[in-house]
Amino acid sequence: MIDTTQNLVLTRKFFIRPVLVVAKDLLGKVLIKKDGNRVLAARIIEVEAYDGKVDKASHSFNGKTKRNEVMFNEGGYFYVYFTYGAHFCCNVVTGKRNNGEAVLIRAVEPLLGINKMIENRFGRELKSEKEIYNLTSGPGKVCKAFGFNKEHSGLDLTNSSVFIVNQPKLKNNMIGVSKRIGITKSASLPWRFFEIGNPYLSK
DNA sequence: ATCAAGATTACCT
DNA sequence: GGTAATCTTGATA
Repeated sequence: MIDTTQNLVLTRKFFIRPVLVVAKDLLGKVLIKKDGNRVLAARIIEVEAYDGKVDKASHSFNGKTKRNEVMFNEGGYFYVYFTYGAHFCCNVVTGKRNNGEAVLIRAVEPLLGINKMIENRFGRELKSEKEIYNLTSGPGKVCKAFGFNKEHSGLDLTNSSVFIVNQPKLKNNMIGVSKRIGITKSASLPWRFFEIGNPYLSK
């Protein structure tokens, strides 16, 4: 069973490392959101790294703005942004202050509070068994299921109701690497990491 | 003040 | 597999 107490919460030290290292290490860890008594929890299974220094696709590449300022915090903060007029995407800031690095959470495997996630996402029951694989299989979907929005941007993941608990590292042969999805700049960088074979991956 | 682009999704064929 | 929907942000004037 997942320990949702603070005992195994990832600390600042975990996040203040290079973004590519943190991105890979986040696979298999469990993202938690506590709303009073309610707990939402899901395993992180797909991420992408964004590095403001060399990566033209990163929001932070052209320097700090009001929108992206959270990305310039030190590692361990939560960066949520709005895009395409409809969706939120959530990121974990990494590295040292002013680096402008973050890891986008692209897909998760639901563990706890699944009924609440279904309600948040669809506002109805599942239509079929396999629709569960469409619940959190994309960055916008993850935020919808968890109820993440602008309000959550800037939260400190080491000291708030949103946090990540430690789990054993995935074996290297379980980690897939590919180009990132849906970007046009710096598109060839192989900075997407995912758990091979997991049915909850984005399509 | 105006404009174009975007780290996506859902729905249609 | 293609595409419309939708609106915030940042850049330019």
